[in-house]
Amino acid sequence: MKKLILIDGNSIAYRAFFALPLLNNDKGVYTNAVYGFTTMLLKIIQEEKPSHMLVAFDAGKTTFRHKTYEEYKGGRQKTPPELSEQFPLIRELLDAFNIKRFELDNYEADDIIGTLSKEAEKEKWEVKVVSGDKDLLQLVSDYVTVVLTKKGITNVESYDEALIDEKYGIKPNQIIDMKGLMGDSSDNIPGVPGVGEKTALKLLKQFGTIENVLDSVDDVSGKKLKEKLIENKEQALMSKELATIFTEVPYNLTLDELKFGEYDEEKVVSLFKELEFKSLVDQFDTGVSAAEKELEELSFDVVEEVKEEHLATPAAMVVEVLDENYHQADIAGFALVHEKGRYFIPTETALRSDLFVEWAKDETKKKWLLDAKRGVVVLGWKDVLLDGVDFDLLMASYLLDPSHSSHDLSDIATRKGAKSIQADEAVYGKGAKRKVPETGVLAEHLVRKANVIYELKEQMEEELKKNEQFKLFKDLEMPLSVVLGRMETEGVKVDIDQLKAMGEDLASRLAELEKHIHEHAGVSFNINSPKQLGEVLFEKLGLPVIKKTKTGYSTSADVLEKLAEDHEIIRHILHYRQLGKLNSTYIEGLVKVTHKDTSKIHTRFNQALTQTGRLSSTDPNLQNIPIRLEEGRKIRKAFIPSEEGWKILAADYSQIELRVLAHIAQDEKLITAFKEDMDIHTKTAMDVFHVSEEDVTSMMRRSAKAVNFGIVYGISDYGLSQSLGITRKEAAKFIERYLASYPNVAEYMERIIEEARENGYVSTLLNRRRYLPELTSRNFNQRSFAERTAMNTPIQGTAADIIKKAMVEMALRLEEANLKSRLLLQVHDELIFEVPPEEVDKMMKIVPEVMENAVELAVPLKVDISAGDTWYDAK
DNA sequence: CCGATCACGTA
DNA sequence: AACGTACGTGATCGAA
Repeated sequence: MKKLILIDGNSIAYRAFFALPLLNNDKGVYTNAVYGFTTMLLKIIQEEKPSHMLVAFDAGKTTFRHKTYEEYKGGRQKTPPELSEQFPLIRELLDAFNIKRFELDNYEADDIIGTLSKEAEKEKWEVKVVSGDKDLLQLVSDYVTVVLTKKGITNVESYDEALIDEKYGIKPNQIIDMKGLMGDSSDNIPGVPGVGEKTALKLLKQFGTIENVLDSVDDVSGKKLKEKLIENKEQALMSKELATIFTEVPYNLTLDELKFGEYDEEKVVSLFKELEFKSLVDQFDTGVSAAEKELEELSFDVVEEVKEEHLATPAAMVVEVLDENYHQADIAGFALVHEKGRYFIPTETALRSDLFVEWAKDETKKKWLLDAKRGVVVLGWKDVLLDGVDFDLLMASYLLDPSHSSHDLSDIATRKGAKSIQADEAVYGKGAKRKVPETGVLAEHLVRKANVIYELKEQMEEELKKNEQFKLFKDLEMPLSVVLGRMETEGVKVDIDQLKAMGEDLASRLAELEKHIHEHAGVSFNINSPKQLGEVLFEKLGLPVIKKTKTGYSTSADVLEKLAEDHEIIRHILHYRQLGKLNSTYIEGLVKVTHKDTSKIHTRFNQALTQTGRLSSTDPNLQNIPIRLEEGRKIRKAFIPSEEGWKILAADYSQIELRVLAHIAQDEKLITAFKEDMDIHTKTAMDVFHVSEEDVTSMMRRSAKAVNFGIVYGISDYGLSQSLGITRKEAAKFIERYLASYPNVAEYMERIIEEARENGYVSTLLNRRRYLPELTSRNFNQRSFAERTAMNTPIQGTAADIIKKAMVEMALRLEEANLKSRLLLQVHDELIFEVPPEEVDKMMKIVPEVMENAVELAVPLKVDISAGDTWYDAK
């Protein structure tokens, strides 16, 4: 027997929205209604196992009922935008499930449902109507059941004729009479004033219909009621009409078209992932589809000896390394997929084959990878200089949307609708349990990965082109990954003995400080534990609590500084913290990762992580080596050239972010200031405080500097007040004066937010993108954050674009000029090289030239450069 | 053996 | 009501 489920889409979405807290995914898109809708849908499918389904939605604002009664549904709250924005997602969800959805101008979802339920009834189908609206009870019949939500979303009650009789003592077709009499405030149906459910039901039991009531109004008991009925006769009849579901909606569907059955599980899972419905993803991923995935066959060969035929190009290539840190790591195996076939090549087979090695090194043989830098570095350690990398799926995915937290191949595959594959974690295990699986499993997994890369290349490039990001991808990020790979492999030489000596010095000073602190406190405790420290300071010593964290007292440096006058112990704690940080993070940390034989450190630059386009550095992080305080700065003395007599050369952009701001905002005053190479903070102070250069005090300059920082970060009065230690009001006044002095900057800030709201994203000079869905959030904090991000990202991102371009250009120049100098590190706005003595003069010219001319802006770019025997001395 | 939290280093 | 942008690492703590 056929079973049709008709769902009132709007009603269920509303119910779900109000029943659940406002969830959102990591992009800030609200998803609670979608989630509730989904659980409801899944429950229905599971329990009812329908053969046919349809979800009806209300179409426009006005319906035929408004002709009868203009005020119909008047006074209703506007749909909250947090809900409106979820309707497209619900539609997407239904499409993924291959469930028909329907809406029609001039009619409500009720009418569509009514019409189709009558239609199905004629065919003797079993019909279930799902809604939160009691009006629909009028459709109940021998064939039609109405399922109403009770509480929450999945708590429901099924109404058949018997239950309606039990609850109301009337027949389904009398529901409209009931509504006519009592009205419905949510639809703004007036009914008869003074008549509620009780009276309405009493009347209907006696008379059957409104018409009969009115005809026999004399028989109605109660004088008042009688008067009301007579007085509101027309209104009662009209109310009944409004409550009556119209069952002859013109529709162009056949019942057969509502068939429900097969749908694309991968599409569903992919959508769930996007929405971050983790529990549902698990339910689906490990359930049916995973089993089916296993069955989907993919043929491939295991190569025993590499031959020409295995090396056709272009080829998708997998160089598998299980360690997250790929330096000097073992290769688990290779996979190649190209026109001629799919191959797994065991590591030894590949590396001992001259044919393979030559092919890898051949620039003209095009290779497509996921994470090209990883491949380049890993093979580099085996003295195989991988070349001809023509496509990097990781970079493509990152550029298209940097916000995705994972650019794991299985995630990309799911997002982009490619053949799904198992996640690495599922194949290899995680954490301590991670290991190379048996060869058969490994081979198949690698081939599948290569296959997905092969499958996605064209599509990803198309998407990049559509976004006008192809040049950024191909001419900047791809070449940069090779440059970075070389930097990582080269590594930075460290004077390990010096590090250790500094460590010993620190250790003894720390022991001394610890003793003092314990004496002052009167107890021995772990100073490194904020919890214990808090107890000592705020309970035992009774110092005033300045700030709390969600777990207890805050003992952060800015809090402690405020307490410095109150107790001698504070000074010691701050000093202990400072030295402790240096010792554990920078001495012990660096010693741990310095290679025994070479005394070199090989960081990894993550090129596909930050939301702004900057690089990051891990294992170790060489982008946060101390410099501000002399004590910490000395760490840099341990960073030395890798060859005798060479120098370390450091070149940094001066005020690159403010220059970028001047360019983007096209602010004449700022542009002129930079053209004249003025001290920008002094200049800002002059403009904000309306004084001449001589009259700028150091206090004024300090304030101006903080405002300039604030502007770049996306200013807020609160943030500025914190950094300057002034009130919010004063900070707000500062900002106001700044923006008045630089009207184009003010205009930029407004424009960029406006633009971002319209486009959904902001862009940098070289078309890097960042999506900001939270800009429309109703949550003040989320929205404010998105607004600051919209202001900051084009600035920080453009600065990142510029230095990346300089790096690629610099690598080219070094090669062309046959120089031995090597680029070692990048720290956001500076480049660190090691340089043989005879090249120092040349490099002092070339580096600034390349960096300053990386792009052409409305302002000049300025680079400061210096050389020394260590990183410390290159200042 | 992990994940969360705090604190703190850089641009 | 709670907040300046972008990161990574180490220590602690409480749970698996």
